[in-house]
Amino acid sequence: MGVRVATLADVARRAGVSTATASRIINGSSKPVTDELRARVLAAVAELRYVPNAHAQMLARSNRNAVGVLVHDVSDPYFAEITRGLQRVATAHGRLVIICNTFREPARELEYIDLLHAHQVAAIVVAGSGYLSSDDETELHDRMAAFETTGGRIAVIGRHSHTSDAVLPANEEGGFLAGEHLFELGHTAVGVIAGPAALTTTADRLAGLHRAAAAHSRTLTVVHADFTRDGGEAAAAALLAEHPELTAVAALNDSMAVGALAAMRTCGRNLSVVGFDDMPIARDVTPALTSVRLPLTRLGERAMELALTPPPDSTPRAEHIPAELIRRESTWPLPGPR
Amino acid sequence: MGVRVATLADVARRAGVSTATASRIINGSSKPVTDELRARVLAAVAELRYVPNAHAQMLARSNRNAVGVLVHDVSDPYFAEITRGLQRVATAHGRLVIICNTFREPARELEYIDLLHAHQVAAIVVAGSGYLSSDDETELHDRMAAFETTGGRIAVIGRHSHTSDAVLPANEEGGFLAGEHLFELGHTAVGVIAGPAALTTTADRLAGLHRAAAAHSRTLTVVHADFTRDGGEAAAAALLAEHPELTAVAALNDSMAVGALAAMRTCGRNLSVVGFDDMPIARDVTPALTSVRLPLTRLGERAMELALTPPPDSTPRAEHIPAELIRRESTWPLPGPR
DNA sequence: CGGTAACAGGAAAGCGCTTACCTCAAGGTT
DNA sequence: AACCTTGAGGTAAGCGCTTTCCTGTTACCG
Repeated sequence: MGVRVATLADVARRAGVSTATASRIINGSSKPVTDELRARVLAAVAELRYVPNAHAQMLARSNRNAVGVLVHDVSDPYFAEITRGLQRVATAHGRLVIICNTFREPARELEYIDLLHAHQVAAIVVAGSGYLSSDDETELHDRMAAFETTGGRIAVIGRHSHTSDAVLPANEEGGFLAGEHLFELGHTAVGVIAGPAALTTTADRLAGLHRAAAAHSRTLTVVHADFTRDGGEAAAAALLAEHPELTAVAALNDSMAVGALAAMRTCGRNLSVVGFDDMPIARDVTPALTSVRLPLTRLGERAMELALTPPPDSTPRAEHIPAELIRRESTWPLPGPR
Repeated sequence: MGVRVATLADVARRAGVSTATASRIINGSSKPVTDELRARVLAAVAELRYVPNAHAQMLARSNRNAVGVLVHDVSDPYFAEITRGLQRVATAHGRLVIICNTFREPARELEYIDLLHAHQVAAIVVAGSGYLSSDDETELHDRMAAFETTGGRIAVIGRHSHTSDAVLPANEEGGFLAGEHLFELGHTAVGVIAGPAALTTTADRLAGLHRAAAAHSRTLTVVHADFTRDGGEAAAAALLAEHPELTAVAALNDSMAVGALAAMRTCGRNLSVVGFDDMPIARDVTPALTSVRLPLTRLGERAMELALTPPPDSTPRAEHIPAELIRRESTWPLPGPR
């Protein structure tokens, strides 16, 4: 374990130059240097397999090169899409991306903000909806404010903020679109498989659905699940069992919609289903899922762009990303399926 | 931009103590300190919103706390699963995970190895199959060796290595399983939708398939795609058009299998399909996909465990993860579908 | 031919933190 | 009473790198 790592000083010694010269050559500084020395230094670097210590560089230069990303769970396809967008533009800007999984635990979120802060990242992108509990939110805002005080930039996806730039998917409008679609098809008894009640995404999408229902003088039968496929299946099974009158259900994300499809197959019922997010899987299930599309990759890209671009003035920017209904085969007019 | 960040010295000054004391209190060192001072320092920390500079800490302590992960693409469900496993155990060990997307470009892989090396990560996990071009591989081994020389640990997933610990999914056996399954069902004309020819995963799975074919004195019609759903669909369409005699196809991953299903639907044909990896989507498509399961999350977990555990001796460990055939509805005996 | 501008390279001062070592007092020992 | 612990805190030496300022050469000028 007591391995000596080659340092700049080693390289310099070996090449018979000062560390200053070695550093300049290695970093391709503008200072002119003879080819002779350059060659010697480069040779020493190769021989010693020298790799500069990034921490020491950060410290000496005190510039920030990485960006941090907070997501609920990268392996969740929803966040995977967003992350893809984030990565794309971060890499294009030559930034290293540090991804932190919060697993929907506010405490972990706070912890990671500090950790990224400590690592002097240039910016933090917070993806995933906020929490309705204002305790957690204010604590979070506090931490984010502290980070911004040090010159760090923050962009949030899907939660409002009056201090940081935000990219806001049209969750409410999307919910409305989904509801409107079902009611226009003539459905009157509509069930909803919602996400965790504490998340703003759930609240927003639900609000849109309720607005559509109100416009048609209907009410909704809402049941809460956890945004996972299996959770959706269980919730759908319960919903179908207790409410035989339902003819359509809206799931607040595609994973749960897929679960609902499975539940329907199991109990031999056939309701219209509308999903949310239009994830890749939507077109590959049977029936192909009608879904409210949110351009997730774009969401990620825009957020990272905002995070990496200093704001024109000090007022935070907010960018709305519209939702769009993608009609497929899982929804049909009321009188008789198919 | 010229923001002054609070430093330890600021905290110390404000609390009227030396930086040594402040440091000890903040890090909960074992040195005893009066409650009086402790309170003053903690108060100063809170007031100044002090967050220690992680780079300076790394430098001073010269201990490594992060681990790096190289994957082709986190948003690919295959790697998302693996990454989930990696994250789980890394987090359990209190390690920060830095994820790097190589997008299947060997050059980027090299670059990232150096970058992680520079960041003094404790370990690097390389996920994703290797390349058959030995140029890239030797260069890569070089870089990895350099990293290991400095005391860093490396674990690779899915590629052989005689220098580092490796976790090896049973790709060849899996291919054999898939082939055996189809031939036992009586299929004689079997097509294969393979991945990029340059990847060892492709080569290994294909080898297993060929072994099964040979055992039954059959040959395979192989076409190469890119492991994506759309690539699989296109490849399948071409394959079906050119080879009307085929009655079954093996896709070297589930994404392409799903694409193949779509292609079949489009051109109204109905062959048996076997996929690979048993990703979550497999059970939700119609017909539910028969697939060779590789416990991806486990793969990730074991790799991270190896990476975080110093090897008992200096000989690299290799761990095999068995494959298992999951029979569903997409494969049936030859005489007549369904 | 003295003077100076341009060049090549080195010395050393940090960057923010940790920690080995030292100091000073107060209490305990014979 | 002289001596030694022990406790509580400070001093300062780095960790590996960048960069400002300096120094010693050489080349060019009038």
